[in-house]
Amino acid sequence: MGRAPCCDKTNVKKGPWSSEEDAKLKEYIEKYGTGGNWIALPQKIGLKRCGKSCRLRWLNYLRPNIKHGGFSEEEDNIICSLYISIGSRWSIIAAQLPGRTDNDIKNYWNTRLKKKLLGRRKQSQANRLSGSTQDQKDSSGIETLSNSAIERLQLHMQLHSLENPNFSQYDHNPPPMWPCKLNPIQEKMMQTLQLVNESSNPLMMQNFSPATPQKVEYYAQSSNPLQQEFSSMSSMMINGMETSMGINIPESSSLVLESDATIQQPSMELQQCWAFQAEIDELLSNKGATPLEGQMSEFDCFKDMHGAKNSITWWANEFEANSASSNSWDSTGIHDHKQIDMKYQELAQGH
DNA sequence: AACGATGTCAACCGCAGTGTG
DNA sequence: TCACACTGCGGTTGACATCGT
Repeated sequence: MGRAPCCDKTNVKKGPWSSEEDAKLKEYIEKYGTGGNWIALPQKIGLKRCGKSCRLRWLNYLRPNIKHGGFSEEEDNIICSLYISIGSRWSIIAAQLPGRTDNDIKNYWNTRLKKKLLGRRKQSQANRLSGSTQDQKDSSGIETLSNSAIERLQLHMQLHSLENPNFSQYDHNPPPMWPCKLNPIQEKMMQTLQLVNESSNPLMMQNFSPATPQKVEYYAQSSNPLQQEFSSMSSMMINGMETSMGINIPESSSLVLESDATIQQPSMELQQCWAFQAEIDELLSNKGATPLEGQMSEFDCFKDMHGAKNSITWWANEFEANSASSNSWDSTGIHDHKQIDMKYQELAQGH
């Protein structure tokens, strides 16, 4: 037996909203608010709509101060930085962009931003991969991972290979890239990860050294989304670097933090992952090495990003500024660091 | 001008989380 | 503690617009 439907589907109108419906909904909510009950709202107004549909219409279209289209470069930058850092948490990203809805940002990312970054790259990647065997491709396991994680990895790797087109020459001895800076979300994730380790399973804390691929596997099977995410990214980084970038990582290696590991003493592989992020920040801030000619145009949209400011401090400052002054309407958005912190604490606690 | 391909975006769907009795 | 109602979120769909041939 399934869950009861939220409304009588047979007696509910679907599809585009008429201006009359919009006017009714807007007028009522401006007068009386939602009354804390979206489900009952359409009956009160006399709309043949599902309560969820009313909510969506209000949040994404009718509420005051909504901006549509015309994303600025700064907004692009924020979206990209946050997407790379936290993935498709559109509501969190939207909370940092006053007047933007999660739906808008999601659409914008899926239809434009992502293509700008990944679109033409696919062809060149395909060309490169054509040199390797199908078995190698299949064994990467990439197709089993979430699209979001794949895209984020591709962004990492793409930007990395732009800066180091002959990366494979490093082979077993990649150049030292530590220390690098972490953005606040990454720092939070690493701190939280330690909390996860400490709180989720006592067995995991007993013998954390050496870190093993089994732990990555353990995380993959975990119900904790943060652990799953970390597992995905770990596997992706290892497989991705091996298969696409021509470097080999010993089987015994893992990206899992060891119990006594600190932010100051991560593994080489972990350092590389963080270094990727640092490189992205450098590229976004236009301080990195000049990409190859002909590839530049792919990133024209980002070359002047206001990440020109030191992106890390920018990121932190911007976060604070937006938190303090955000006029974004939302009863659901996350407005400040504390709430971000809480969000990650929730993740860490496996809620 | 016609038609298919592609892009855009509003809206829907289903699931997970939360509140409440 | 449990069941149910409701909310919020992210992924997906489909209608419409635009572009290319």
